[in-house]
Amino acid sequence: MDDRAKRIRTNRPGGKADTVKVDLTAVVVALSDNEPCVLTIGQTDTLPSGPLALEHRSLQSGLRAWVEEQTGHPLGYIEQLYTFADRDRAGTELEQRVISISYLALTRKEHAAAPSRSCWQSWYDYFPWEDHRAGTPPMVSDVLRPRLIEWADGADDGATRLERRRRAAIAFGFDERPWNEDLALKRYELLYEAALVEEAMRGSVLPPPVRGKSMVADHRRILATGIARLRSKIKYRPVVFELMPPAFTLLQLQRTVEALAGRLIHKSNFRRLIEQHELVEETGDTATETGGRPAKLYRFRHAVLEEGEVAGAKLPLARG
Amino acid sequence: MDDRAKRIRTNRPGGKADTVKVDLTAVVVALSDNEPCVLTIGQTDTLPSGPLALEHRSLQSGLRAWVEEQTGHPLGYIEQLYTFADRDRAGTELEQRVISISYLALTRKEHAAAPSRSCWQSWYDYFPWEDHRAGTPPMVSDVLRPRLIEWADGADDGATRLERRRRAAIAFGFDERPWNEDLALKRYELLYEAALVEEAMRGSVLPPPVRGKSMVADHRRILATGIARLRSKIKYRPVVFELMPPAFTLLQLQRTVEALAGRLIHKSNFRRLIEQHELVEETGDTATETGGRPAKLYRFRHAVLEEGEVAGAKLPLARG
DNA sequence: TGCGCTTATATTCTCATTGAGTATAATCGG
DNA sequence: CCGATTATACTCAATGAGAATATAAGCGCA
Repeated sequence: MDDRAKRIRTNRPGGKADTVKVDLTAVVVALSDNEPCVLTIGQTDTLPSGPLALEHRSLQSGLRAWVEEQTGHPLGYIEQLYTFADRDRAGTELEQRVISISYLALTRKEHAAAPSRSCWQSWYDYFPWEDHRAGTPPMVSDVLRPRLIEWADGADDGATRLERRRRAAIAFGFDERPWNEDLALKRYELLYEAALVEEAMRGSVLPPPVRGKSMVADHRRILATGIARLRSKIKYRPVVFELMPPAFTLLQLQRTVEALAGRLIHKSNFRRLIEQHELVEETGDTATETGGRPAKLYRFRHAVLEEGEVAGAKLPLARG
Repeated sequence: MDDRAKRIRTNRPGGKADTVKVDLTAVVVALSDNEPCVLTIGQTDTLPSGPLALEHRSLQSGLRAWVEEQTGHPLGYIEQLYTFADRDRAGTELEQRVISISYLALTRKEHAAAPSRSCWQSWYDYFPWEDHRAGTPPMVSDVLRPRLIEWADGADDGATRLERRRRAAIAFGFDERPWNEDLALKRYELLYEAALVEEAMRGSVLPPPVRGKSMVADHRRILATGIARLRSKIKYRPVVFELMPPAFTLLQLQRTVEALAGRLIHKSNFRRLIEQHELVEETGDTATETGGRPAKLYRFRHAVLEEGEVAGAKLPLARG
């Protein structure tokens, strides 16, 4: 049966089995002082990445090897993000197709031995419109909204104009709509489509119309994919703990989630939820850091990882 | 900046940029008479698939081309599933690595013009333990449980034995644990690890210990990935409607979701939820099919797709 | 016609979860 | 010992989920 099927799948006209190069790209996330950071190579706004080679046993091991070689940082938790294969990806080289398999990795900065050529960058440097912890950033209504409306009104027919306005309103929470932090990727893609980010106007002499650092090739899009994935995942799986030190206070945990989500959380409800699901257990020690009453230290209960898909561990993200 | 980064990413020792072949594989799902079906090629237990070729503009278009050529079935909604690159995937051919990019597609059987070489197979033929609509299938406690316990007890040290037992109990809902339909992939991987499915014992002369048709290469694993993705996705995004005819009754809709989830739904709660979220609107007609009071016909409100990520559209799947 | 069968639709009643606000406890620096 | 600061505990209303029951509208057939 195996053989018959193989024949069927390969002996077909038009099936020139062209070869491609595979690029492995990593979005490595860690927290630094309540800022969500991504690992880049030096100051180049480039994510760690490299070609898949024969010596790599698997995609994951290839990725780990590249990240470790380029940044000196060993990886723990990783998860596949997406496989991109835009033909116009690397610009002009059309003779050889390159597909890019991206991964999300969660670690802690301390795990890095030497700073070496690596560099931690707050991801809000690349997406300043994504941080709503201190309220909606002024640029959303001052810059993005008018530019997006301008873009929408530039459409040929009225249906498209309405459609564009609606998409922008949903993605960015215009017109009394709620802000949805999970839509980070859609927002970036919308700005790209509206040619408001630098990547969409490569080759142009005009300055990028919207503030926010750009990245090499499609790396900012990959980063946006990672952010969106992480933001939605922390709501139903206890992955935040990959970013936490062995012992932490509940407030530290809350600040971490807030940093990732880019919005504030209701304190008591957050604590109630964490305790309800028995995600943590007390270490017995207390933290005496800042002024005020000392906080109990907790550690993650690794057992919960084996207790199934932690149903309904929804994090109570506060509303507007 | 683009150029500098490109140099950094490619001029590195050990970076032999080996080329690979890319295989595109589709899990095409449709409903037939309240059975969730997957599109296969003839009777070969093979998913539609083919190599990515230069003439394909993108991964998606390549996939569409292959599926249409092999089955005559045009695709509507598709979504990327996962990229596999097991070195031992295709068996023995180690000189050329093959990675497999898989997609999930949702359609309706009627869309196919001619039956041609395609064939719709109930996915429960491949995963008989996944259908809990008529209660937990006997094979779960009669076959799977003893075999998995046997496998667990075959481990060297006690810790691994406990760990295996726990994993099995979580995945299959042993020991009073609830059944979680979303874990379809974990269940298959567990059975594979325990060498209880045919794919895990290729080359052996022994018969497969667990009932359920196998598929070519790793296609059953890809199918399991698709099932798991679809089962979890119907809970927060209105993708079911891709599988529905233009007009349908609420009961038909419920039966469809039940078929996908492999478990029953509480009727009134289901209707309440659908109406609450305004996912559908009445067509004005009624269905006079079976005996009993005629049911109102509804159509999907496509507007909701543009109303953001349909927050909390959780489907009320009934408990034990 | 009307009775029973079947399916559709509406209503009600808990109980758990969620969002939000308020109160009390413990430490520190003066 | 006071007030600033942070931690932890408790309360309350609104909402949503699960489950059960009631009523409506067709059909077939005596």
